[in-house]
Amino acid sequence: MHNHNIQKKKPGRPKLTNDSNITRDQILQTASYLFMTFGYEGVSMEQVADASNVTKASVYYYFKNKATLFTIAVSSMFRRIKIQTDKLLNSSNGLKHRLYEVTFEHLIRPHIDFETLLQEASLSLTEEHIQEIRTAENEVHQALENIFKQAMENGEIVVKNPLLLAHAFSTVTMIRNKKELIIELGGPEKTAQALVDLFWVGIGPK
Amino acid sequence: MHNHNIQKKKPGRPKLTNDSNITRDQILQTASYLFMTFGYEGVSMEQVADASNVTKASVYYYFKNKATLFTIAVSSMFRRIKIQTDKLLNSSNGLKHRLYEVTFEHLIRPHIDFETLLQEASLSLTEEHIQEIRTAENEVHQALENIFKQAMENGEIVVKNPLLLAHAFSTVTMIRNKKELIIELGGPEKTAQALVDLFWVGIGPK
Amino acid sequence: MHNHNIQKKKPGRPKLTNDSNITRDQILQTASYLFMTFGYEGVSMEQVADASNVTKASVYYYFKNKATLFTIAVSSMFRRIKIQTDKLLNSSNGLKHRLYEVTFEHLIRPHIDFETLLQEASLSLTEEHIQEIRTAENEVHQALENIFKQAMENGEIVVKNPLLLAHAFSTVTMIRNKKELIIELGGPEKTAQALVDLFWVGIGPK
Amino acid sequence: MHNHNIQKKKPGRPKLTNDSNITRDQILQTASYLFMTFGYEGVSMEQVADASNVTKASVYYYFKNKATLFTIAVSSMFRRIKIQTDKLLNSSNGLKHRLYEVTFEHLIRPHIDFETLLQEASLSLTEEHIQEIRTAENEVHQALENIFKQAMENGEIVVKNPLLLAHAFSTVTMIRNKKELIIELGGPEKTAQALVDLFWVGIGPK
DNA sequence: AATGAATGAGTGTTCATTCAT
DNA sequence: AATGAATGAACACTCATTCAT
Repeated sequence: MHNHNIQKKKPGRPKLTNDSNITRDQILQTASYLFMTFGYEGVSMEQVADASNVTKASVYYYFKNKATLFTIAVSSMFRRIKIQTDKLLNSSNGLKHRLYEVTFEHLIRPHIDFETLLQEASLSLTEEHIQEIRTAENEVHQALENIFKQAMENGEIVVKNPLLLAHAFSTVTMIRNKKELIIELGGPEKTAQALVDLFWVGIGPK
Repeated sequence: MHNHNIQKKKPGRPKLTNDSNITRDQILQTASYLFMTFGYEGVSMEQVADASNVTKASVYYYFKNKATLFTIAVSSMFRRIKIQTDKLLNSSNGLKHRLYEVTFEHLIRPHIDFETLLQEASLSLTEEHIQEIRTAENEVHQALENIFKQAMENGEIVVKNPLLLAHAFSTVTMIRNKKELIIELGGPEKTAQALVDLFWVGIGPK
Repeated sequence: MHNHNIQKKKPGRPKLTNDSNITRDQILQTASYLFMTFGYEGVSMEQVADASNVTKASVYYYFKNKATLFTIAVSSMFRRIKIQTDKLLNSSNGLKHRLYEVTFEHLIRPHIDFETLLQEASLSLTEEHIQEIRTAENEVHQALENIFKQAMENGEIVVKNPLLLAHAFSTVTMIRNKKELIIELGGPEKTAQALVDLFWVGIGPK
Repeated sequence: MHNHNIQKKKPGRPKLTNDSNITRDQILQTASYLFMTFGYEGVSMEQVADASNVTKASVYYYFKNKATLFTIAVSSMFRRIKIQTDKLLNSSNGLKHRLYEVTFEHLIRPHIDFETLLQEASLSLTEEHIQEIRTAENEVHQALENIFKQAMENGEIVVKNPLLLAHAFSTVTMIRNKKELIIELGGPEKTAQALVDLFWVGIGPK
């Protein structure tokens, strides 16, 4: 630790960057939850700060502006979802059961339609912001698509267009917002079951 | 609702009041379009006024506040949709074709997820506002449910839960927001076709 | 005043535009004083509002933003100065006395170097704003130039470059800021006198 | 000022403290340039830090606050100017040529009216800060005054009030801000020439 | 019926400043 | 000596709402 040390010790307080920047992560977690719950305009920077137990100025210390915070928050959320979805791909269960699990997870987690959210936010986002989010979002869809492709190869399902299927499936799980419907159908488990069944057999006469 | 009194034409010169509904209707039409495009917080009363070619104060002359304007605008929009959907019920085409038509119409009309919109707006709405909107929305779902019930009785489709089906169906058509997907699939006609097919045969092995 | 009246009476509250919009004028007067005293960044919109006895939002009702308020305020100030300067042109006094009067007026009115002010503000102004201000400013210089030209034709003065003279003269009167110097010289009257003398005879040996 | 102790080299290894004045001097140099270019409020501590290649906190390590930084920066700038002006006093050229040189130097160096700058900053400065700056500024004026006095004694010029002359002269060189005028007059050399001429012969009839 | 004027409360953002390291 | 983290106070600007006309 003396001056003889060859590794140049950087002056000043060391950064927290690498292992864990707790405050920054806390803000991101809070922000993504709030944005997914109340929309872009529906969430103020002060709300994010309060819910993160920091001051508004601290949020700005870590994120240049609201659009940037939004972009990073939802992108990292997508990355978490992608990882979770990838795990399913390697699970040993049959596809139908795995679909049930994805559906169930979606139903119990409260958030809003992402396309709608993005459309609202896009008034304030730059083209780069949108591209960054789209990239993260696509990774999730590709993960889903992979599950479907794998199932096709296994002969588990018959499908013409796996990409459309991935989108349709992730859209349908949006039904989660309709709390009353879920209650009427007997809770999220039964609703998830019924949705997957619907997807599985279709509605046409056999 | 007020324009339906076809009978009982009042004697004498009609009041100007009737004409002025033109302004009111103009505002409503404009408002519902804007709200469905940019969300609740994304639309200001000034935008509504400007797009309606009136002043902000005029909007307040007809509607007590933003929440009320929103409630009336989306409710009357739902009523228009319900009427359109009801027409389908009486159409002589097969169900599959009628579903295609509904899907296609949704795909080309630009608007955002209604549940998401309502969730965002609900921060500013009273319980009564929400109830009024839900009532109007349910009428649309019931109209869809009726179509499915009729098809079940005709033996056209096999379905366990027509209510879930109605929701799932109206949710899936939300895919409309994903412009790029639609382009990739070859335009709205083909996308609509593929979606209905997916719904019709399901994905499970036969 | 009945509907039969051919002149279409405009609906709503009549505008105050033409004869006198008191509030707007009050804000402009206040703003130009504050800007000339404390600079662009040194004056907040709230200060302008408070000093004008209106709310901040009212200032924004009349002026789109701070840059616009600044532009209009200083431009209209220049227009007032130009009018005053033009009056001098037609005065019957000799040039030297008229210069004394201009100088004296400048010395007692407190404000800062306009070029400096503009340079500071220019970070926030658009090119159009700057052009508008320059135009108004030039009118003042031209009015001064005219005085000098007239004097040249009368043989009152000998000058090579009336434009430079106009600028130099209006710049020198900036000495007004140096309160202590003015006091040391025996007040604004004597200072004005000394300044004009300096300009008149120059410093070179005769 | 601190680098002038050429004599008395201390024995042993010199303290790092001496070297570090490089950082401090760098900040001062940067700060005075920025303040003279963008005004007091127009420059943020972060800008100063960035332009000096240090962090904001480092600026605070050397200077208690913005007002202090400003005071020291402009005072040391005045001291540099005074030294430069003193050199002129001992130059062998005639006064007219020396005035031309001063004027030319001013015209090409970009900065704003100091009185205006000080007036803007004075809202944030203590009385002591202002006094300190005034003292440094006065030294410059006295240096100019000395040049004029010397010229009077030599019979080069005829002047009633050398102090006013010093102020008037340093004020007139402010014309530098008017870039367009300078261009119109054929560049800084010709403008400087014309200005000195104007001062030299005055405008009155001979 | 319709409008110009006016405002209070809030929003995104910046900035000078402090402090532990 | 130098820095990353954090903050309170202010600022420009917006917006839903009210009111006299």
